[in-house]
Amino acid sequence: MARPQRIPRPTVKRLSLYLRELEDLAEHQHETISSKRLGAALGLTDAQVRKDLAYFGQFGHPGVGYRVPELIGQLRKILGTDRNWNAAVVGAGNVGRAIIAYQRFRRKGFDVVAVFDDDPAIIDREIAGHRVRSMSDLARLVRELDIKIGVLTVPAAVAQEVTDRLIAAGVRGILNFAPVRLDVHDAVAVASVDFSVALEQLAFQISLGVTGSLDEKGEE
Amino acid sequence: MARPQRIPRPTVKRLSLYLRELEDLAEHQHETISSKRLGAALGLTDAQVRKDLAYFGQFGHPGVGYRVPELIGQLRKILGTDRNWNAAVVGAGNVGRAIIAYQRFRRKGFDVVAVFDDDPAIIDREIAGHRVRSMSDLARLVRELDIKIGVLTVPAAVAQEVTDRLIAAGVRGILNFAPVRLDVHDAVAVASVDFSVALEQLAFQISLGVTGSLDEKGEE
DNA sequence: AGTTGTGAACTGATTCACAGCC
DNA sequence: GGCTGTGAATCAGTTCACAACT
Repeated sequence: MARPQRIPRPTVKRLSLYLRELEDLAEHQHETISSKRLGAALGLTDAQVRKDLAYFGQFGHPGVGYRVPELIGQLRKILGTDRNWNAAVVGAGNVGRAIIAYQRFRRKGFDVVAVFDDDPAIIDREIAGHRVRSMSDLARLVRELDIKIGVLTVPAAVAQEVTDRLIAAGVRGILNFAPVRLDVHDAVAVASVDFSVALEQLAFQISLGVTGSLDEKGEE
Repeated sequence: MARPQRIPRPTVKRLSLYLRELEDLAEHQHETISSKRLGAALGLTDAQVRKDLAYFGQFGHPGVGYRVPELIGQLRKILGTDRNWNAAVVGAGNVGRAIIAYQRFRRKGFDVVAVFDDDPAIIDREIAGHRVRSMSDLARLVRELDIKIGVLTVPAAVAQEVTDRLIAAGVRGILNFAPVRLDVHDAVAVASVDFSVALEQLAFQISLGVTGSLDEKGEE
């Protein structure tokens, strides 16, 4: 089970895109797919696809391509979405509500099991089937409910403070929607989504005259 | 005003992060900042910061650093957020509502001037001060209201079709929240935000044992 | 002293091209 | 015929290191 090699960061991002495309193919009963066609669907070369996948093992079948259901299984295992994670949403504003209602999260194995906010006006109210909890219950509930992921949908000004509390309570990863860089010690993982950054990328491309899209080829 | 050089894609992403940090510094009345301190705040080297900025001109002052308000102005100009863009939100579901209410968009110069949906149950209803319009009015309103940006918050299955309609109506850029790759001819810019991809990046880091964050150093 | 801007060196990522397999 | 996996070659991005400036 040794995996001695360093994985390029852009590769990890593309794995998600491969999986998304493969799940689509599976729905349309495609049994196999070649690196060439998979790459074309995502704007990548065939060599790129093969190299990315080869970091993790030999999943392909010469002369045939990759078997879709098999590769889906492998990618889920690699990405860690073959198991379930309990998650807490902190911040029941507009973005928080959207996340709670986002069906795709559950399908990826993320179960929102608690929602927190510090606004007395909404504590104990129900949002999309979840009773909003007080921040003072955070540490206790993270432990009791075995919450491993914190989804941060709070204002930027309090994001770091809430992060520290989540980590102290035992969370292993933070999905950050606040427009700030979070300082965490490196036993905790962070992934950030910043709408404004995306918007500025778009504005830049448009102002530029637009030649290629900065879309999801390496980024998103 | 010639700008002959090719800009690395990671550089453009970092410009947004510089701007975010600088706006924060400006609020705390910092007059100047060195590449070293700016880099440290974002987990980057000083050389990286200087090289990124130097692609666009000579904004620094040897012995002093960068003057914060001056650099903010330059970055806004470079990113194209020094002017205003009219935007339409297509899809008035949870994500669409969150976007409509997101104050930061307006501050970046993006004005949501129309909201569209195809659900008769919500057409003509008000959402956060916007009357929801029928999809059949899309082409006409894009022209009449001079809408340049389409924000796609529709289900994946119809994302490409809606994109085609937006482009046909004259939109110059698409901010895509649907988990699909959009095919567009290259006079139109696309930037994508995919929550599931972010979630999978997080899961991967956690499963890995976690050594460094894949955060926003080059990724977001 | 402190700091920028930039060519040169280096590191990392992508593409090429082909042996080996179906 | 088609296709994968992978070393070698190329391309892109980052860091180094230092002259020039305040």
